[in-house]
Amino acid sequence: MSPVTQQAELPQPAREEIRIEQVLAALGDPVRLLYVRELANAPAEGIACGVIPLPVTKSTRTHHLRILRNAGVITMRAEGTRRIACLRRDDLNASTPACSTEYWPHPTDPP
Amino acid sequence: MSPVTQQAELPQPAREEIRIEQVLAALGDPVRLLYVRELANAPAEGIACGVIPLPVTKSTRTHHLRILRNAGVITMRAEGTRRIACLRRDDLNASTPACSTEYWPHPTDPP
DNA sequence: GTCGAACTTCGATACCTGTCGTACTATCCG
DNA sequence: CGGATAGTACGACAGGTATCGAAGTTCGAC
Repeated sequence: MSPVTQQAELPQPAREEIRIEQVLAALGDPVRLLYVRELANAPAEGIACGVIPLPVTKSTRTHHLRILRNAGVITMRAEGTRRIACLRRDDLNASTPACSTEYWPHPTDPP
Repeated sequence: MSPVTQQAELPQPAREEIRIEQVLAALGDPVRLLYVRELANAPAEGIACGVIPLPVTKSTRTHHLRILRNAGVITMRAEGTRRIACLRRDDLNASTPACSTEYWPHPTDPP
C-alpha cells in the first residue's frame, strides 16, 4: 500500500454506492464538517488536502479524510506527494439530495 | 420535573437556534435516522412517539428522542401519558436546507 | 544521493455515547 | 383506590472512535 501511488483516484464508493447513513455520520463530526465547509469554498478542481487548517494532527486528519472519502463525500487523487481533494457535489446531490452541499452556512455567516 | 406536564411542548430550540452541526450529528446515528424516516411517513400532526418500533429499549428511545428534540429535528408535546412527536419540516428547511427532509430514501426504496 | 515535505500506517489511550436495567412519576381506566 | 400504560431519570457499563506520537513511504528539489 504505497501512500502516494501517482496514478488515479484513491478508492471511493461509486455514486450508486453512496449511503445516506454514511454521509450523515461522516458530516456529524465537527472536524469533518469544518473541513467539508472549507472545501466547499475551494475551486471545483479541488485543492491540496493539507492546506485546509484543522485543529488536529496530521494523522488524525488522515483518519477524517478517509472517512469522508469512504462515505463518498470527497474525492482524492494523488499529485506528486500531495493529495488533491474535492467535494463530490454532483454525486451527493444525485444520490443523497437531503445532504445537498449547496447551502452549508458557517455559524458566523449571515443566512 | 414532571415527565408529563399536560401543557405545551417540551423544550426545544427555536428555529433560529437550530445548528446544522447538531442536526447532522443527530441524524448520524442509525437508530435516530430510522426513527426520523418513519416519522417522515407519519401524518403531519404527528404520532405518539412510542408507536414507531425501534430496536432499543424504552430508556434508550427516550435518550435518542431527546437528542433529536434538542437538535431541533422533532417536536414533542404531551397528551395525557403520551408524547406526540412530529418532524419540524419547515424549521429544518428554513434553517438548514442542506438537511432537507423531503427526500430521505430508505435503503430498500427505489430512487 | 540526500534532505525535506506530504501523507499514511500502526498502536495506544482516553473520552464519548449508545445501551441497558431499575426506579420513579404521571395519567387513564376500571 | 388500585392497576396498567407511557414515558422519564439516573447510574453503570461496554464499544466505538477521535486523538496522538512514532515510524515508514513516496516524491520532488537541491
